[in-house]
Amino acid sequence: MLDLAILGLLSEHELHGYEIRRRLRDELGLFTNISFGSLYPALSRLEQSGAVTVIGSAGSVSTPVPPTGSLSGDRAGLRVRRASAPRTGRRSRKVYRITDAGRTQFEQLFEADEPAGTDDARSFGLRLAFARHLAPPARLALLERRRTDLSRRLLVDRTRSCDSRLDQYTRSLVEHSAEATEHDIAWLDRLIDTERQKQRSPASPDGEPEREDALTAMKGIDP
Amino acid sequence: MLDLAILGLLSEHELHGYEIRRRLRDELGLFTNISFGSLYPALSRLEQSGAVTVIGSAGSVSTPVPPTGSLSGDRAGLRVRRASAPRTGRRSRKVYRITDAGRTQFEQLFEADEPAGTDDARSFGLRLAFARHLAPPARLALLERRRTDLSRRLLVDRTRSCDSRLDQYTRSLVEHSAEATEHDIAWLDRLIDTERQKQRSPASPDGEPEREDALTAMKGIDP
DNA sequence: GTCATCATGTAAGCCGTTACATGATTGC
DNA sequence: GCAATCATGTAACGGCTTACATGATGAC
Repeated sequence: MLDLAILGLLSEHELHGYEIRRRLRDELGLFTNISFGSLYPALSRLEQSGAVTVIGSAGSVSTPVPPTGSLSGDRAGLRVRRASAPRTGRRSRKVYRITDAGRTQFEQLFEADEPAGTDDARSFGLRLAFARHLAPPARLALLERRRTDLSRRLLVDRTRSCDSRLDQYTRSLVEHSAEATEHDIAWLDRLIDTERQKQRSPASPDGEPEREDALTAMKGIDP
Repeated sequence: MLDLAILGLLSEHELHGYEIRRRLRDELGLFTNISFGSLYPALSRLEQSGAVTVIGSAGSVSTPVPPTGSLSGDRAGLRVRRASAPRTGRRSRKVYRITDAGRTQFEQLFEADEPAGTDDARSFGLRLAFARHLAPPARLALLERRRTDLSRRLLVDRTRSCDSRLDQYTRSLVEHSAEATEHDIAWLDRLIDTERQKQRSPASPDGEPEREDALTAMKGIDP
Protein backbone atom coordinates (compact mmCIF):
# COMPACT_ATOMS: atom_id res chain seq x y z
CA MET A 1 0.00 0.00 0.00
CA LEU A 2 2.88 2.31 0.78
CA ASP A 3 4.36 1.76 -2.66
CA LEU A 4 1.06 2.77 -4.20
CA ALA A 5 0.99 5.95 -2.15
CA ILE A 6 4.57 6.85 -3.02
CA LEU A 7 4.11 6.23 -6.72
CA GLY A 8 0.87 8.17 -6.65
CA LEU A 9 2.52 11.20 -5.12
CA LEU A 10 5.48 10.97 -7.46
CA SER A 11 3.06 10.86 -10.39
CA GLU A 12 2.26 14.46 -9.56
CA HIS A 13 5.55 15.94 -8.45
CA GLU A 14 9.17 15.14 -8.07
CA LEU A 15 9.71 14.79 -4.37
CA HIS A 16 12.23 13.74 -1.78
CA GLY A 17 11.49 11.28 1.01
CA TYR A 18 10.93 13.76 3.78
CA GLU A 19 8.44 15.68 1.70
CA ILE A 20 6.63 12.50 0.71
CA ARG A 21 6.12 11.79 4.35
CA ARG A 22 4.78 15.28 4.97
CA ARG A 23 2.30 15.01 2.13
CA LEU A 24 1.15 11.58 3.20
CA ARG A 25 0.33 13.10 6.56
CA ASP A 26 -0.97 16.55 5.67
CA GLU A 27 -2.59 16.12 2.30
CA LEU A 28 -3.60 12.52 1.97
CA GLY A 29 -4.36 12.10 5.64
CA LEU A 30 -3.79 8.40 5.28
CA PHE A 31 -0.69 7.00 6.93
CA THR A 32 -0.64 9.50 9.74
CA ASN A 33 3.07 9.74 10.31
CA ILE A 34 4.47 6.96 8.27
CA SER A 35 7.82 6.03 9.76
CA PHE A 36 11.09 6.67 7.99
CA GLY A 37 12.10 3.15 8.77
CA SER A 38 9.36 2.15 6.39
CA LEU A 39 9.53 4.95 3.86
CA TYR A 40 13.21 5.01 2.96
CA PRO A 41 13.58 1.28 2.41
CA ALA A 42 10.47 1.48 0.22
CA LEU A 43 12.07 4.21 -1.87
CA SER A 44 15.26 2.18 -2.18
CA ARG A 45 13.27 -0.82 -3.35
CA LEU A 46 11.41 1.24 -5.91
CA GLU A 47 14.66 2.69 -7.17
CA GLN A 48 16.22 -0.75 -7.32
CA SER A 49 13.33 -2.08 -9.35
CA GLY A 50 13.46 0.86 -11.72
CA ALA A 51 10.11 2.35 -10.79
CA VAL A 52 11.71 5.62 -9.77
CA THR A 53 15.00 7.37 -10.41
CA VAL A 54 16.96 9.79 -8.31
CA ILE A 55 17.47 13.17 -9.84
CA GLY A 56 20.20 15.09 -8.09
CA SER A 57 19.55 17.36 -5.17
CA ALA A 58 18.91 21.03 -4.62
CA GLY A 59 15.65 22.26 -6.16
CA SER A 60 12.56 22.48 -4.04
CA VAL A 61 9.21 21.36 -5.30
CA SER A 62 8.43 24.47 -7.24
CA THR A 63 11.65 24.39 -9.19
CA PRO A 64 11.87 21.38 -11.42
CA VAL A 65 15.44 20.30 -11.28
CA PRO A 66 17.23 20.10 -14.62
CA PRO A 67 17.81 16.59 -15.91
CA THR A 68 21.04 14.67 -15.78
CA GLY A 69 22.43 14.45 -12.32
CA SER A 70 25.33 16.65 -11.58
CA LEU A 71 25.93 14.39 -8.66
CA SER A 72 28.98 16.18 -7.40
CA GLY A 73 27.12 19.44 -7.08
CA ASP A 74 25.28 18.80 -3.86
CA ARG A 75 28.46 18.33 -1.94
CA ALA A 76 29.72 21.69 -3.11
CA GLY A 77 26.66 23.51 -1.84
CA LEU A 78 27.78 22.51 1.58
CA ARG A 79 30.24 25.36 1.90
CA VAL A 80 28.35 27.95 -0.02
CA ARG A 81 26.19 29.94 2.33
CA ARG A 82 24.35 32.34 0.21
CA ALA A 83 22.07 34.67 2.06
CA SER A 84 20.23 36.36 -0.77
CA ALA A 85 19.22 33.39 -2.86
CA PRO A 86 15.79 31.83 -2.46
CA ARG A 87 15.72 29.00 0.00
CA THR A 88 17.79 26.36 -1.64
CA GLY A 89 17.77 22.82 -0.42
CA ARG A 90 19.07 21.90 2.95
CA ARG A 91 21.05 18.77 3.29
CA SER A 92 21.64 16.48 0.34
CA ARG A 93 18.12 15.55 -0.54
CA LYS A 94 17.45 12.68 -2.83
CA VAL A 95 14.73 13.86 -5.16
CA TYR A 96 12.83 11.09 -6.86
CA ARG A 97 11.11 11.02 -10.21
CA ILE A 98 8.76 8.31 -11.38
CA THR A 99 9.63 6.35 -14.53
CA ASP A 100 7.40 4.83 -17.18
CA ALA A 101 7.89 1.47 -15.49
CA GLY A 102 6.83 3.14 -12.27
CA ARG A 103 3.63 4.41 -13.83
CA THR A 104 2.87 0.95 -15.08
CA GLN A 105 3.48 -0.46 -11.63
CA PHE A 106 1.25 2.22 -10.15
CA GLU A 107 -1.59 1.11 -12.39
CA GLN A 108 -1.03 -2.51 -11.46
CA LEU A 109 -0.95 -1.75 -7.76
CA PHE A 110 -4.05 0.35 -8.16
CA GLU A 111 -6.00 -2.54 -9.61
CA ALA A 112 -4.47 -5.24 -7.44
CA ASP A 113 -6.16 -6.52 -4.33
CA GLU A 114 -4.55 -5.50 -1.11
CA PRO A 115 -3.15 -8.29 1.00
CA ALA A 116 -5.63 -9.44 3.62
CA GLY A 117 -5.49 -7.63 6.89
CA THR A 118 -5.18 -4.18 5.40
CA ASP A 119 -7.70 -1.59 6.43
CA ASP A 120 -10.00 -1.41 3.43
CA ALA A 121 -11.25 2.05 4.29
CA ARG A 122 -7.71 3.35 4.12
CA SER A 123 -7.03 1.34 1.02
CA PHE A 124 -10.06 2.81 -0.72
CA GLY A 125 -9.28 6.29 0.55
CA LEU A 126 -5.82 6.12 -0.92
CA ARG A 127 -7.18 5.12 -4.31
CA LEU A 128 -9.85 7.78 -4.24
CA ALA A 129 -7.19 10.37 -3.52
CA PHE A 130 -5.61 9.46 -6.84
CA ALA A 131 -8.90 9.07 -8.66
CA ARG A 132 -8.48 12.25 -10.65
CA HIS A 133 -5.71 10.57 -12.64
CA LEU A 134 -8.06 7.82 -13.73
CA ALA A 135 -10.15 7.64 -16.83
CA PRO A 136 -13.82 8.18 -15.93
CA PRO A 137 -14.85 4.54 -16.41
CA ALA A 138 -12.07 3.33 -14.12
CA ARG A 139 -13.13 5.91 -11.57
CA LEU A 140 -16.67 4.68 -11.71
CA ALA A 141 -15.50 1.09 -11.36
CA LEU A 142 -13.56 2.02 -8.23
CA LEU A 143 -16.60 3.59 -6.65
CA GLU A 144 -18.89 0.72 -7.58
CA ARG A 145 -16.51 -1.90 -6.30
CA ARG A 146 -16.39 -0.09 -2.99
CA ARG A 147 -20.14 0.14 -2.91
CA THR A 148 -20.46 -3.59 -3.43
CA ASP A 149 -18.03 -4.28 -0.60
CA LEU A 150 -19.88 -2.01 1.78
CA SER A 151 -23.24 -3.50 0.87
CA ARG A 152 -21.93 -6.93 1.73
CA ARG A 153 -20.59 -5.68 5.02
CA LEU A 154 -23.86 -4.00 5.82
CA LEU A 155 -25.70 -7.24 5.26
CA VAL A 156 -23.37 -9.05 7.64
CA ASP A 157 -23.73 -6.38 10.29
CA ARG A 158 -27.50 -6.34 10.00
CA THR A 159 -27.57 -10.08 10.38
CA ARG A 160 -25.19 -10.00 13.29
CA SER A 161 -27.23 -7.39 15.11
CA CYS A 162 -30.13 -9.84 15.26
CA ASP A 163 -28.13 -12.19 17.45
CA SER A 164 -30.02 -12.07 20.74
CA ARG A 165 -26.96 -13.09 22.73
CA LEU A 166 -25.23 -9.77 22.18
CA ASP A 167 -24.90 -7.63 25.26
CA GLN A 168 -26.00 -4.03 25.13
CA TYR A 169 -22.56 -2.57 24.38
CA THR A 170 -21.69 -4.95 21.61
CA ARG A 171 -25.15 -4.51 20.14
CA SER A 172 -24.82 -0.76 20.22
CA LEU A 173 -21.46 -1.07 18.52
CA VAL A 174 -22.79 -3.29 15.77
CA GLU A 175 -25.81 -1.13 15.17
CA HIS A 176 -23.77 2.03 15.05
CA SER A 177 -21.33 0.35 12.71
CA ALA A 178 -24.19 -0.61 10.41
CA GLU A 179 -25.45 2.96 10.41
CA ALA A 180 -22.01 4.26 9.59
CA THR A 181 -21.82 1.86 6.69
CA GLU A 182 -25.19 3.02 5.41
CA HIS A 183 -23.93 6.56 5.61
CA ASP A 184 -20.86 5.57 3.62
CA ILE A 185 -22.99 3.93 0.99
CA ALA A 186 -25.18 7.00 0.65
CA TRP A 187 -22.07 9.10 0.17
CA LEU A 188 -20.76 6.71 -2.46
CA ASP A 189 -24.08 6.86 -4.23
CA ARG A 190 -23.78 10.62 -4.48
CA LEU A 191 -20.27 10.31 -5.87
CA ILE A 192 -21.38 7.66 -8.36
CA ASP A 193 -24.25 9.81 -9.46
CA THR A 194 -21.95 12.77 -10.03
CA GLU A 195 -19.61 10.60 -12.04
CA ARG A 196 -22.41 9.31 -14.24
CA GLN A 197 -23.58 12.84 -14.94
CA LYS A 198 -20.08 13.88 -15.86
CA GLN A 199 -19.81 11.01 -18.28
CA ARG A 200 -23.09 11.87 -19.94
CA SER A 201 -22.26 15.49 -20.52
CA PRO A 202 -19.15 15.96 -22.61
CA ALA A 203 -18.43 19.36 -21.14
CA SER A 204 -16.04 19.28 -18.26
CA PRO A 205 -17.91 20.66 -15.25
CA ASP A 206 -14.89 21.33 -13.12
CA GLY A 207 -11.52 22.92 -13.50
CA GLU A 208 -10.02 19.50 -14.11
CA PRO A 209 -9.86 18.73 -17.82
CA GLU A 210 -11.23 15.40 -18.96
CA ARG A 211 -8.75 12.83 -20.05
CA GLU A 212 -9.71 9.72 -21.88
CA ASP A 213 -6.39 8.34 -22.97
CA ALA A 214 -5.34 6.05 -20.18
CA LEU A 215 -5.30 5.39 -16.52
CA THR A 216 -2.26 7.44 -15.91
CA ALA A 217 -2.35 10.60 -17.94
CA MET A 218 0.17 12.69 -16.18
CA LYS A 219 0.14 16.36 -15.97
CA GLY A 220 3.40 17.97 -16.77
CA ILE A 221 5.37 19.39 -13.98
CA ASP A 222 3.85 21.71 -11.51
CA PRO A 223 1.84 24.70 -12.62
CA MET B 1 -4.62 -6.86 20.55
CA LEU B 2 -5.26 -10.51 19.82
CA ASP B 3 -4.20 -11.43 23.34
CA LEU B 4 -6.72 -8.99 24.70
CA ALA B 5 -9.46 -10.50 22.59
CA ILE B 6 -8.59 -14.05 23.59
CA LEU B 7 -8.40 -13.25 27.29
CA GLY B 8 -11.64 -11.33 27.04
CA LEU B 9 -13.48 -14.25 25.51
CA LEU B 10 -11.96 -16.67 28.00
CA SER B 11 -13.13 -14.39 30.82
CA GLU B 12 -16.63 -15.44 29.90
CA HIS B 13 -16.32 -19.08 28.90
CA GLU B 14 -13.86 -21.88 28.68
CA LEU B 15 -13.17 -22.28 25.01
CA HIS B 16 -10.96 -24.08 22.54
CA GLY B 17 -9.07 -22.37 19.78
CA TYR B 18 -11.38 -23.15 16.94
CA GLU B 19 -14.35 -21.80 18.85
CA ILE B 20 -12.44 -18.67 19.84
CA ARG B 21 -11.91 -17.98 16.19
CA ARG B 22 -15.57 -18.49 15.42
CA ARG B 23 -16.63 -16.08 18.16
CA LEU B 24 -14.13 -13.47 17.12
CA ARG B 25 -15.71 -13.58 13.71
CA ASP B 26 -19.40 -14.04 14.43
CA GLU B 27 -19.93 -12.31 17.75
CA LEU B 28 -17.26 -9.70 18.12
CA GLY B 29 -17.11 -8.95 14.42
CA LEU B 30 -13.59 -7.67 14.89
CA PHE B 31 -10.82 -9.79 13.42
CA THR B 32 -12.88 -11.11 10.56
CA ASN B 33 -11.32 -14.50 10.14
CA ILE B 34 -8.28 -14.35 12.31
CA SER B 35 -5.83 -16.89 11.00
CA PHE B 36 -4.91 -20.03 12.92
CA GLY B 37 -1.30 -19.26 12.25
CA SER B 38 -1.81 -16.31 14.53
CA LEU B 39 -4.30 -17.71 16.99
CA TYR B 40 -2.63 -20.95 18.05
CA PRO B 41 0.80 -19.48 18.69
CA ALA B 42 -0.93 -16.78 20.73
CA LEU B 43 -2.67 -19.41 22.85
CA SER B 44 0.63 -21.23 23.32
CA ARG B 45 2.27 -18.02 24.46
CA LEU B 46 -0.53 -17.28 26.89
CA GLU B 47 -0.30 -20.80 28.27
CA GLN B 48 3.47 -20.52 28.57
CA SER B 49 3.19 -17.28 30.49
CA GLY B 50 0.56 -18.72 32.82
CA ALA B 51 -2.31 -16.52 31.70
CA VAL B 52 -4.38 -19.52 30.69
CA THR B 53 -4.37 -23.22 31.43
CA VAL B 54 -5.50 -26.17 29.40
CA ILE B 55 -8.29 -28.17 30.89
CA GLY B 56 -8.70 -31.57 29.32
CA SER B 57 -11.43 -31.65 26.78
CA ALA B 58 -15.03 -30.64 26.33
CA GLY B 59 -17.82 -30.74 28.92
CA SER B 60 -16.38 -29.18 31.99
CA VAL B 61 -18.16 -29.13 35.35
CA SER B 62 -19.46 -25.62 35.58
CA THR B 63 -19.68 -24.49 32.03
CA PRO B 64 -20.36 -27.32 29.63
CA VAL B 65 -18.75 -25.41 26.82
CA PRO B 66 -20.85 -22.80 25.18
CA PRO B 67 -24.36 -23.12 24.04
CA THR B 68 -22.90 -22.76 20.63
CA GLY B 69 -25.58 -22.23 18.09
CA SER B 70 -24.39 -25.21 16.16
CA LEU B 71 -25.77 -28.64 16.62
CA SER B 72 -24.85 -31.47 18.92
CA GLY B 73 -24.40 -30.66 22.55
CA ASP B 74 -21.08 -31.77 23.85
CA ARG B 75 -22.02 -34.43 26.32
CA ALA B 76 -19.97 -34.77 29.42
CA GLY B 77 -18.16 -37.93 30.33
CA LEU B 78 -15.60 -37.55 27.64
CA ARG B 79 -12.19 -38.11 29.06
CA VAL B 80 -8.96 -36.52 28.13
CA ARG B 81 -7.87 -37.48 24.66
CA ARG B 82 -8.42 -40.83 23.06
CA ALA B 83 -10.67 -41.85 25.90
CA SER B 84 -13.61 -44.12 25.64
CA ALA B 85 -16.94 -43.22 24.16
CA PRO B 86 -16.01 -40.93 21.29
CA ARG B 87 -19.69 -40.14 20.99
CA THR B 88 -19.75 -36.40 20.45
CA GLY B 89 -16.32 -35.11 21.30
CA ARG B 90 -14.59 -34.49 18.04
CA ARG B 91 -10.88 -34.47 17.84
CA SER B 92 -8.70 -33.72 20.84
CA ARG B 93 -9.67 -30.17 21.56
CA LYS B 94 -7.58 -28.13 23.88
CA VAL B 95 -10.00 -26.23 26.03
CA TYR B 96 -8.53 -23.19 27.72
CA ARG B 97 -9.42 -21.56 30.99
CA ILE B 98 -8.21 -18.15 32.10
CA THR B 99 -6.19 -17.90 35.32
CA ASP B 100 -6.04 -15.14 37.91
CA ALA B 101 -2.80 -14.01 36.33
CA GLY B 102 -4.63 -13.99 33.04
CA ARG B 103 -7.34 -11.73 34.42
CA THR B 104 -4.72 -9.37 35.71
CA GLN B 105 -3.05 -9.33 32.33
CA PHE B 106 -6.39 -8.72 30.68
CA GLU B 107 -6.91 -5.62 32.79
CA GLN B 108 -3.41 -4.41 32.00
CA LEU B 109 -3.87 -4.95 28.29
CA PHE B 110 -7.20 -3.22 28.51
CA GLU B 111 -5.65 -0.08 29.96
CA ALA B 112 -2.47 -0.21 27.93
CA ASP B 113 -2.02 1.82 24.79
CA GLU B 114 -2.02 -0.17 21.63
CA PRO B 115 1.17 -0.13 19.61
CA ALA B 116 1.09 2.53 16.95
CA GLY B 117 -0.27 1.47 13.63
CA THR B 118 -3.21 -0.43 15.05
CA ASP B 119 -6.63 0.51 13.82
CA ASP B 120 -8.02 2.52 16.75
CA ALA B 121 -11.61 1.93 15.75
CA ARG B 122 -11.07 -1.79 16.03
CA SER B 123 -9.10 -1.35 19.20
CA PHE B 124 -11.92 0.66 20.77
CA GLY B 125 -14.55 -1.73 19.47
CA LEU B 126 -12.80 -4.63 21.07
CA ARG B 127 -12.71 -2.89 24.42
CA LEU B 128 -16.32 -1.82 24.19
CA ALA B 129 -17.29 -5.41 23.51
CA PHE B 130 -15.87 -6.28 26.91
CA ALA B 131 -17.15 -3.17 28.62
CA ARG B 132 -19.79 -5.01 30.60
CA HIS B 133 -17.03 -6.60 32.70
CA LEU B 134 -15.82 -3.21 33.76
CA ALA B 135 -16.77 -1.19 36.77
CA PRO B 136 -19.00 1.72 35.71
CA PRO B 137 -16.33 4.39 36.23
CA ALA B 138 -13.84 2.50 34.09
CA ARG B 139 -16.49 2.11 31.43
CA LEU B 140 -17.12 5.82 31.46
CA ALA B 141 -13.41 6.49 31.24
CA LEU B 142 -13.16 4.28 28.17
CA LEU B 143 -15.93 6.18 26.43
CA GLU B 144 -14.56 9.56 27.33
CA ARG B 145 -11.05 8.70 26.22
CA ARG B 146 -12.47 7.66 22.89
CA ARG B 147 -14.45 10.84 22.64
CA THR B 148 -11.36 12.92 23.23
CA ASP B 149 -9.47 11.06 20.53
CA LEU B 150 -12.26 11.53 18.03
CA SER B 151 -12.59 15.22 18.83
CA ARG B 152 -8.93 15.69 18.11
CA ARG B 153 -9.24 13.84 14.86
CA LEU B 154 -12.25 15.89 13.87
CA LEU B 155 -10.29 19.07 14.43
CA VAL B 156 -7.51 17.83 12.20
CA ASP B 157 -9.93 16.80 9.46
CA ARG B 158 -11.79 20.10 9.60
CA THR B 159 -8.51 21.95 9.31
CA ARG B 160 -7.32 19.76 6.49
CA SER B 161 -10.52 20.25 4.53
CA CYS B 162 -9.74 23.97 4.34
CA ASP B 163 -6.65 23.29 2.29
CA SER B 164 -7.52 24.78 -1.09
CA ARG B 165 -5.09 22.53 -2.91
CA LEU B 166 -7.20 19.44 -2.39
CA ASP B 167 -8.80 18.07 -5.50
CA GLN B 168 -12.51 17.31 -5.50
CA TYR B 169 -12.17 13.62 -4.66
CA THR B 170 -9.78 14.07 -1.81
CA ARG B 171 -11.87 16.92 -0.48
CA SER B 172 -15.01 14.84 -0.62
CA LEU B 173 -13.18 12.07 1.21
CA VAL B 174 -11.97 14.37 3.95
CA GLU B 175 -15.35 16.00 4.38
CA HIS B 176 -17.14 12.69 4.52
CA SER B 177 -14.59 11.41 6.98
CA ALA B 178 -15.21 14.44 9.19
CA GLU B 179 -18.94 13.84 9.05
CA ALA B 180 -18.48 10.21 9.98
CA THR B 181 -16.38 11.27 12.95
CA GLU B 182 -19.08 13.69 14.05
CA HIS B 183 -21.56 10.89 13.82
CA ASP B 184 -19.30 8.70 15.96
CA ILE B 185 -18.98 11.44 18.55
CA ALA B 186 -22.74 11.89 18.72
CA TRP B 187 -23.13 8.17 19.27
CA LEU B 188 -20.50 8.23 22.01
CA ASP B 189 -22.29 11.11 23.65
CA ARG B 190 -25.44 9.04 23.83
CA LEU B 191 -23.54 6.14 25.35
CA ILE B 192 -21.85 8.43 27.84
CA ASP B 193 -25.16 9.94 28.79
CA THR B 194 -26.67 6.52 29.38
CA GLU B 195 -23.70 5.55 31.53
CA ARG B 196 -24.01 8.67 33.66
CA GLN B 197 -27.68 8.00 34.25
CA LYS B 198 -26.95 4.43 35.23
CA GLN B 199 -24.38 5.60 37.73
CA ARG B 200 -26.80 8.05 39.28
CA SER B 201 -29.56 5.53 39.78
CA PRO B 202 -28.43 2.52 41.80
CA ALA B 203 -30.98 0.20 40.24
CA SER B 204 -29.60 -1.88 37.44
CA PRO B 205 -31.76 -1.10 34.43
CA ASP B 206 -30.81 -4.14 32.42
CA GLY B 207 -30.74 -7.87 32.86
CA GLU B 208 -27.02 -7.67 33.38
CA PRO B 209 -26.12 -7.64 37.05
CA GLU B 210 -23.74 -4.96 38.18
CA ARG B 211 -20.26 -6.07 38.90
CA GLU B 212 -17.82 -4.18 41.01
CA ASP B 213 -15.07 -6.73 41.28
CA ALA B 214 -13.02 -5.66 38.33
CA LEU B 215 -10.85 -2.60 38.04
CA THR B 216 -11.31 0.57 40.04
CA ALA B 217 -14.12 -0.06 42.44
CA MET B 218 -14.93 3.45 43.42
CA LYS B 219 -18.65 3.68 43.56
CA GLY B 220 -20.69 6.38 41.93
CA ILE B 221 -22.17 9.37 43.66
CA ASP B 222 -25.50 9.07 45.35
CA PRO B 223 -28.36 11.17 44.04
C1' DG C 1 27.82 26.46 20.92
C1' DT C 2 23.88 24.29 21.31
C1' DC C 3 19.19 23.30 20.00
C1' DA C 4 15.43 22.52 16.72
C1' DT C 5 14.46 21.11 12.28
C1' DC C 6 15.38 19.01 8.04
C1' DA C 7 17.16 14.87 5.89
C1' DT C 8 18.64 9.93 5.18
C1' DG C 9 19.38 5.71 6.59
C1' DT C 10 19.99 0.69 9.38
C1' DA C 11 18.59 -2.99 12.74
C1' DA C 12 15.53 -5.32 15.52
C1' DG C 13 11.09 -6.55 16.49
C1' DC C 14 5.92 -7.01 16.54
C1' DC C 15 1.86 -8.69 14.77
C1' DG C 16 -0.42 -10.33 11.52
C1' DT C 17 -0.74 -13.13 7.03
C1' DT C 18 -0.54 -17.44 3.68
C1' DA C 19 0.89 -22.04 2.81
C1' DC C 20 1.63 -26.25 4.41
C1' DA C 21 1.21 -30.64 7.37
C1' DT C 22 -1.56 -33.57 10.16
C1' DG C 23 -5.27 -35.84 12.74
C1' DA C 24 -10.31 -37.09 14.11
C1' DT C 25 -15.23 -37.47 13.08
C1' DT C 26 -19.46 -37.26 10.32
C1' DG C 27 -22.20 -38.07 6.28
C1' DC C 28 -22.87 -40.03 1.76
C1' DG D 1 -13.78 -45.10 0.83
C1' DC D 2 -13.90 -40.35 0.40
C1' DA D 3 -14.96 -35.64 0.99
C1' DA D 4 -16.21 -32.06 4.20
C1' DT D 5 -15.77 -30.18 8.48
C1' DC D 6 -13.69 -29.75 12.82
C1' DA D 7 -9.32 -29.18 15.13
C1' DT D 8 -4.29 -28.11 16.03
C1' DG D 9 -0.18 -26.81 14.75
C1' DT D 10 4.64 -25.10 12.08
C1' DA D 11 7.38 -22.23 8.70
C1' DA D 12 8.15 -18.49 5.91
C1' DC D 13 7.16 -14.12 4.96
C1' DG D 14 5.19 -9.14 4.74
C1' DG D 15 4.60 -4.61 6.18
C1' DC D 16 4.72 -1.81 9.48
C1' DT D 17 6.75 -0.04 13.95
C1' DT D 18 10.47 1.80 17.33
C1' DA D 19 15.15 2.77 18.43
C1' DC D 20 19.27 4.06 16.98
C1' DA D 21 23.13 6.48 14.08
C1' DT D 22 24.51 10.29 11.24
C1' DG D 23 24.80 14.64 8.87
C1' DA D 24 23.56 19.66 7.49
C1' DT D 25 21.55 24.15 8.44
C1' DG D 26 19.44 28.08 10.61
C1' DA D 27 18.16 30.49 14.89
C1' DC D 28 19.12 32.18 19.30
